[in-house]
Amino acid sequence: MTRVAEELGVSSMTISNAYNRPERVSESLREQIFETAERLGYAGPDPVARSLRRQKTNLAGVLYSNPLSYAFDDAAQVLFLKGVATATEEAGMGLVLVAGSVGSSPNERASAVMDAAVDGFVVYSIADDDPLVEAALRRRLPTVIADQPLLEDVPFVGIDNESAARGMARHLVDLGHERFGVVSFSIAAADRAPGIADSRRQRSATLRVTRARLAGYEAVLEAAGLPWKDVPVYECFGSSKALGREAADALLSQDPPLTAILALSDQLALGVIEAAKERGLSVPEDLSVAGFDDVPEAATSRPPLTTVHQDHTKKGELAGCLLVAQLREEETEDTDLLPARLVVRGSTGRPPGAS
Amino acid sequence: MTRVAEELGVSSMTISNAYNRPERVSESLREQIFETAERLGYAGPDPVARSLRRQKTNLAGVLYSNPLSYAFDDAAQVLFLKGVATATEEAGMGLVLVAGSVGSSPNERASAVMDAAVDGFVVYSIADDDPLVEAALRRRLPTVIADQPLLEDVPFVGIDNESAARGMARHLVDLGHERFGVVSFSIAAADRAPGIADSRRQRSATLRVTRARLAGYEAVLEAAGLPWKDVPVYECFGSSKALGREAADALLSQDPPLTAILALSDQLALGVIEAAKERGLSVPEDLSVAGFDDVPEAATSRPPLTTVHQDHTKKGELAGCLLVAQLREEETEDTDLLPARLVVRGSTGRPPGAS
DNA sequence: AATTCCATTTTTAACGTTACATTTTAACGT
DNA sequence: ACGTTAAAATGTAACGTTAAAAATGGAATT
Repeated sequence: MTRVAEELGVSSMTISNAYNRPERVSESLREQIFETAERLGYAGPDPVARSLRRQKTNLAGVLYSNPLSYAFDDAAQVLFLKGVATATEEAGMGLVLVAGSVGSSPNERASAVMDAAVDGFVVYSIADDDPLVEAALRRRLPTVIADQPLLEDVPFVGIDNESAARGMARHLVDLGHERFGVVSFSIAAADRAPGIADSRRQRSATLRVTRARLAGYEAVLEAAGLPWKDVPVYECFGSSKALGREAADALLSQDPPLTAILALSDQLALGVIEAAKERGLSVPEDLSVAGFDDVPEAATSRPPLTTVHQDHTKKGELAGCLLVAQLREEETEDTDLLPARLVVRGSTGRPPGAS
Repeated sequence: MTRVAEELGVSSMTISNAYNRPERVSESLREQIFETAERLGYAGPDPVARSLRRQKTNLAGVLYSNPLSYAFDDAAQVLFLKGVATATEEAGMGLVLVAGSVGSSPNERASAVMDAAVDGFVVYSIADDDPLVEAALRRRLPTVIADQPLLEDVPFVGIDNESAARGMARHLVDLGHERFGVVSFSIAAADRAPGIADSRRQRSATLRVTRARLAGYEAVLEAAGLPWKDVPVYECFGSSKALGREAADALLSQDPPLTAILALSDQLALGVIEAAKERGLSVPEDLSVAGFDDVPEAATSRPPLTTVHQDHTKKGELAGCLLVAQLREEETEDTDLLPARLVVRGSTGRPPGAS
């Protein structure tokens, strides 16, 4: 900018005004400025310097604890991001994707957060004890948390996972099922191999969503006289069809055979169904399978998936709006629980042998 | 930072060193600094100021000409973004999503580009004459273009659309089809209602991908003695199932009826199939439908879709890598054509009445 | 002719860092 | 005590912008 100012013998403020408040600069001079800028290869005010001066970047950060590529594998996460994008775009803000997974040491992980040039964060589904969250909070920027963790005084968006899980368990209990298995995604940090999670592992859960859903299943099964300690919970580290198949392979060898598998996500459930089919089991005649999330594919898969519906896009949009509201220093609710509801489709039915 | 320095009676450089080159500051002082920082609520060096000083942001921008939410609707675009994310993450960079669609005037649209605090751009599938591209180039930042436009001296990643389209057309001609229809996405800016695009419209195409695919179809059909001017090309502004159905409704009223519909994307093709089914036509017995892109759903839809496969994730990853390479001032190829191949599945077959 | 007014332009002073060069301090051997 | 060396800390000067207030100059008003 200085070059343009000197070339024309005007002050740098005039250049700034020409770009930011055109009406304050006479038309002839303004045109001259743009022309000279073009000639000198000046592309307009530097956004970084402007951000420093104005003390705002106009950027919202979405914080993930896993590599970004994981986020694009799961339809539910993509829909969430779409919602956030809608909200921030409407507010004229850009969107930065921040992944805290680069290094493995707490410090390295946190550095992604420390280095993010943003006005605020949307924290997406991170473990209670993950240093990323602490790092984000330490920046003292407006922050909204989606799904987990649930913290005092930090705006939150999510569903009542425990209640939704109870609804699903009740549905299967009502159908008459008695031998259950669960396919879970991460219960806590991946410091062990995937496999059956004993009650000790379950009690040490740091992922609140996982904890809540398992607690919901447990409450209903126990109430129906089915001891939770007899229900195998297979823990996968991630949420994909491939992992669901792996879990199913382990669970379907149980004897006597399970009649119902509760999966903590649709992706896992779809994988279970594939594995079951390969073993010659038909769903839901031989085995009922339930999912969670209601991704678009759940409605078109064969059989279509019984699952818990939640509006991921709206959740993202709400998170984005809450962040924008905070940036505008508007007062907001601290906790927004979105509705979730059981969607019964074709993947669940009466257990084999029932009338 | 100044506050921390004053509190401890040290210089600001010492604070800076404590964070950036810990080994240069004595351990005791370093600890004192972190402790005081914590107490005073100083969260470490401000990324914006650092970016200004270092003259780099460590951020890559992905430039879209449509609202971001559109990008999340199309699996092909999500996969592309996943690829870009993988590459930038590996290089330790963050990712900014930049949408140029906020205002409608060229200046307003360009402002999103002018205001993006990034080290470089990945331009994703934008019209030849869109001011966004010009704006991005004017910033003189390293830039990679994916799909379109194809510009001199700007690194490019994409497929040979014309050749891929020829392959698809040839497949259907070889099956014996003679009455074709085309469902296209945007040919040029949406300055008119969707509908049949006459040859004048087709000649004024500003979207190079559309132009190339149509040209590929035309070449093969003409060579087979089927005059292109008799082939109805329905132009949709966007790429979704809903738009595909709309197009099908128009095309399937033709008399004599078409036996094959070439869609420029899988989404459009899937919509066409839905509409055809609703009319009681069976695919491929009564009507062959072809897509383009090979999104995951193409393999599982019923019938599975004959389409052109391209690796969107790899395309994104390559774009990201090229950008990173430019930022490191490494030499790169200017044009990377990725392979594409015809994938014949169940949605195409011999025309009705053929042996 | 003096006064007021307005549009236009300038001055000044940060915003929070860090590269580079330099100075201070501590530690050591003779 | 003295010079030598390495370690630790500092001073200076940008990076490119803009908020706020002040200055300029000419036209309109009295």
